[in-house]
Amino acid sequence: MVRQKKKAEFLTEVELEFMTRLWELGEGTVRDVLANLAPDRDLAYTSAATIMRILEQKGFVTSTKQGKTFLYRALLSKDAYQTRSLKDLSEKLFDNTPATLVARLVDDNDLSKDALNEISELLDRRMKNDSD
Amino acid sequence: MVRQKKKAEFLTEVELEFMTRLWELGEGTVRDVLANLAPDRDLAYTSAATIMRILEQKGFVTSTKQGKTFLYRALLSKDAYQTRSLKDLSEKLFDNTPATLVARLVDDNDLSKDALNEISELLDRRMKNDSD
DNA sequence: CAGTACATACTAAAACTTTCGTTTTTCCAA
DNA sequence: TTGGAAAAACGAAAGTTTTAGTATGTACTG
Repeated sequence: MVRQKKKAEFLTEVELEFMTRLWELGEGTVRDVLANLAPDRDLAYTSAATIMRILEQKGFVTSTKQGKTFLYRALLSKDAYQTRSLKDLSEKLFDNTPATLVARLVDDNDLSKDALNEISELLDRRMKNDSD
Repeated sequence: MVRQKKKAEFLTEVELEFMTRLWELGEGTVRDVLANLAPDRDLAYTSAATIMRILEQKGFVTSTKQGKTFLYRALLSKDAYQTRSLKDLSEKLFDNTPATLVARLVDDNDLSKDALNEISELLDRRMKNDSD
């Protein structure tokens, strides 16, 4: 029986870095993921392998043996993790009021007009669907 | 000369918990902050004092001696930290596309119609101002 | 003036994160 | 079949976070 180390909810900094690559790749070996890190990211192979092992222990990814190497696949989707992270941020820092969150996003971040339009249209679509 | 321990960008879990209380209070002593934590949060006074000291070392708060105790005040505003956190999340998890972030927020989180309206109106106002 | 109550300073320990070296396993080719 | 290369497993080391105990200082009270 493989022991699940913890019930970690969130990815650490480095774990997110690795998961991001895996989400891009769909699936990949340690070497695949390592190769797709930022060019100036100089990490030993064993370090990368350790991170992947931890990700698996924590239940974020799964692996299947492919010849002599393991092929990793994300168990947690990027969408789901985005949702989870947003919910957490909203709770912890925005008193659970998403409007404030959007306000802060729109106010400060020098968003392009296009981005604003995109968001606006998205909201319109959503509100229309809700009333169906 | 007070040594600034690091240039920490972000608050740890516990630090955020404490900063949230301080933002609510405006200012307060260690005991004030401790008293305003969640009721089931049973933390020793010395632990709370340590957290406050660390927050000051990291430059998130400042203190002034008030009689025999220190009165703490936030140096980093909640608004500013909200902005900072959102920008970070947007970069790290949403490929710097805020529209995706809002989409995820609106899609999953079972937002009330009121919340959606509020966000929508906020956007309209913002877009109108931008074109002035 | 001594003692108590409360505040801060110092220290440390346990848990977790990040990195990587060493050892063990595995597969393929000569 | 066996030797070597590549991968996985193990775990150590260094740094951070979280928690709290102990030591020390200080002001008020009797």
